[in-house]
Amino acid sequence: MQTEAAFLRQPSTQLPGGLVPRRRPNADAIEVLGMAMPFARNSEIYGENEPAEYLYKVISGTVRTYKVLADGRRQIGAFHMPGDVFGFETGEEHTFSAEAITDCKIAVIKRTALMAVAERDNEVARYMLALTTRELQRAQAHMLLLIKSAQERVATFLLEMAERVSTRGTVELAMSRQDIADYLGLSIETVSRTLSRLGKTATIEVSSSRRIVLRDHSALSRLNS
Amino acid sequence: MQTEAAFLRQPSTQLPGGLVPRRRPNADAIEVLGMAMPFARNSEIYGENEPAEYLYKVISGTVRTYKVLADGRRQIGAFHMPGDVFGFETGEEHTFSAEAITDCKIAVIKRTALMAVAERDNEVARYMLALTTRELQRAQAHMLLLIKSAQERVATFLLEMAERVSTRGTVELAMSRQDIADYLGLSIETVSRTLSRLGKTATIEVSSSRRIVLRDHSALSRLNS
DNA sequence: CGACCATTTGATATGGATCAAGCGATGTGG
DNA sequence: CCACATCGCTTGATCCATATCAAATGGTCG
Repeated sequence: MQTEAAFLRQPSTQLPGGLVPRRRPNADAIEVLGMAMPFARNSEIYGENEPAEYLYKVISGTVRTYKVLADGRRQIGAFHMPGDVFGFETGEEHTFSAEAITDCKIAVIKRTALMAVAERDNEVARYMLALTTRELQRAQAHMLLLIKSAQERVATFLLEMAERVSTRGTVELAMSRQDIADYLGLSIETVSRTLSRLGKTATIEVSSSRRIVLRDHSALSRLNS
Repeated sequence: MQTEAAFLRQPSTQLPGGLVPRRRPNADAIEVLGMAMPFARNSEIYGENEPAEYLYKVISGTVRTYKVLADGRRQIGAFHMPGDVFGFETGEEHTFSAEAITDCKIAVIKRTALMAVAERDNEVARYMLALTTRELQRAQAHMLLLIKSAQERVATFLLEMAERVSTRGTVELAMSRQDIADYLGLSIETVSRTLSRLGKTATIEVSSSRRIVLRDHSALSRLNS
């Protein structure tokens, strides 16, 4: 049971409200349960409506979780990057599907095993709560995104990515324009045009389609609603 | 400490994944901590950025949680009705504001007190997790809502309300058209026109502006994306 | 009754979708 | 190693759903 707990070691970012569990003395020495499984680019990690047997932690690569509506529209709910835990967005069954955007290494743990630990180990239970709370906040922020204008959505997206993957203001995008469009609830053309326009106003520089330099961070922040 | 736990008695709906705590033998006999406080129509329950000191459970009435963007647009994140627990959508500070739509009675509990209980009582911790998970699912469903067409959004809204407050297909709406518009990310005029159109096609009947009869449930379901 | 507020309905404007074509990078087979 | 096919992206032209502006209607409460 200590092994499962180790899956949760080293949260990728600081959590609010003192919800980060105190590190137990020997936690760092414990092995992660479940190997880091490799997933190839574009392969499915899990599908909507599959039983939510496992939880996942990104070791390397980028993952998209998404849902396809009846008429084929796809909404991407989140991009997950190294350190992020995902797959616990639900009760019994996954309500979203997950795919590897790039080649990935993903640590996998049995949900039931973890819940069993949580039943005994309060620290684990509280950590699960913290993760879920953070995911809830992310979803709520995403909700707000979807009522903004195209420019605002793109600006918000760029700032979000900058926080997560930027090196001195340069953002390397793992995902295609189509992925971005489906994340932002826009068409691919609108995403492209908006990036071009931001380029023309020197707010950003589109070095290549996947490499974007944020030139005027504060202008983006102002656009961020 | 048993008193705080009682705040969580009787979840309003069934939870997935066996996450509902087993009822402890004497739980039903325990008093709810924190009086059922009255809130007048349109009064604030808490404000965005206030410290999230309390959790809330609706005893009677309807509550909206919302966020106002810089330019004044308002997005309503959720409507809360009797039995719903809200206010735990966040870490340290509320990210949304909450207001009473109608006169309300709301049970209030200190968050820190509850977290303290959760630290000892695993059942409570797991129940908190279940509540948060459900809220996450609600937020994700709301995300999907916001990429749909106006007709689909209104249909989804009506079906959602029907599940929560309908008496034999008749829905009594506690909220104004403006509230509905801000919940659905539409203008008030579009909401009104869409309801009128659904009325003309005999899918619903708008008895009065706040009373709507669902005539063709399956047509609505088909519109529900 | 009259004032006020919520709602509906109508006319027009517009942001982003859609349809369509061109372009550049990457990879493949001859 | 080059010609060509493919794929992802950009750019242009047009269309349409919904927003916005405006006015009429209806319902509620003093």
